[in-house]
Amino acid sequence: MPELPEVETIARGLATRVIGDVIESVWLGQKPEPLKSPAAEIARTLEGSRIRAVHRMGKHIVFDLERPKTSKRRKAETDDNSSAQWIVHLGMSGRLQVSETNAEVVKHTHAILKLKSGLELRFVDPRRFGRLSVATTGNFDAGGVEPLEVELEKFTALFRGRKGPIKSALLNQKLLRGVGNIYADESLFRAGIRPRRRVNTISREQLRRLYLAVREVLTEAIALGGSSISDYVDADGEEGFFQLKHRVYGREGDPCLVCKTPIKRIVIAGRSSHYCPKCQR
DNA sequence: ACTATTTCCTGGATGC
DNA sequence: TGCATCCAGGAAATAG
Repeated sequence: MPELPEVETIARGLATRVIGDVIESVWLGQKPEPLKSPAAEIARTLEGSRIRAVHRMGKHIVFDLERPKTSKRRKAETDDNSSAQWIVHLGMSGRLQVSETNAEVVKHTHAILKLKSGLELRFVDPRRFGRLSVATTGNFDAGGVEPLEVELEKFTALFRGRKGPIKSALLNQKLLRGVGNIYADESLFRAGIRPRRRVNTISREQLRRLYLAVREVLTEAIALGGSSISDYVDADGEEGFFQLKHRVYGREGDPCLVCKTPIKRIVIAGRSSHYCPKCQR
């Protein structure tokens, strides 16, 4: 469930702790590993690299790496070869923890990076929906556009020619990246649009409201450190507080905060979707 | 070219 | 108390 605001919070927290540090060695867990790249390639790319930056792209955490200079002679234009990226997708239950070496290695730890500072960066993921990969080219592209960067015109264009429910389109990472189930529901509530509404029946004005709602919800959620439901905590082990601001998500049967009508829950594309039948049309 | 459905996975909650 | 069943969800794969 980490979505854009939670991933942003985690990436910021990690940045303050590991930027400038050097990855000395990498341990990757046993057989069914949550890896997208081959284990050997991940280890080879990470080991010896310096962490230059940590940022978020959609729901991915991206570590920009500077690979060690080889002692061998290199061609003139090898600048590109010195950069690479480590990409972490937390899935549902993934966590990245900065730990002391002597800290207990908890169950479901799938990767441990030993850093030069003496700290360890550990990837823990009970449900194993998370994924680790490397981009040796250093130009990873998550696809889709950033909701907080895209302009209204481009946002509107994303939905052109689509017929499915607006909720499904919002969750489609190839269109908009970073919005997940919670923020899709919260955005649709603020925009006054039912999750099942077909994209091609939504007016230009309503799309503009949706655009503003998505940005508003994500911005507020980032400011509050994300939503802590189930066991989400950020890189410092701190909980977020946006769950206290949820107006529909997880509020099935509770009165709408605007009109007191009980919030409904339906299933769209296998996802529970919450909305107010009176405020949203 | 889209859209809908299924699959992966485990811990916590619920039911009998 | 104990055991079975259900549910949560992102994204990839599969099917239509």
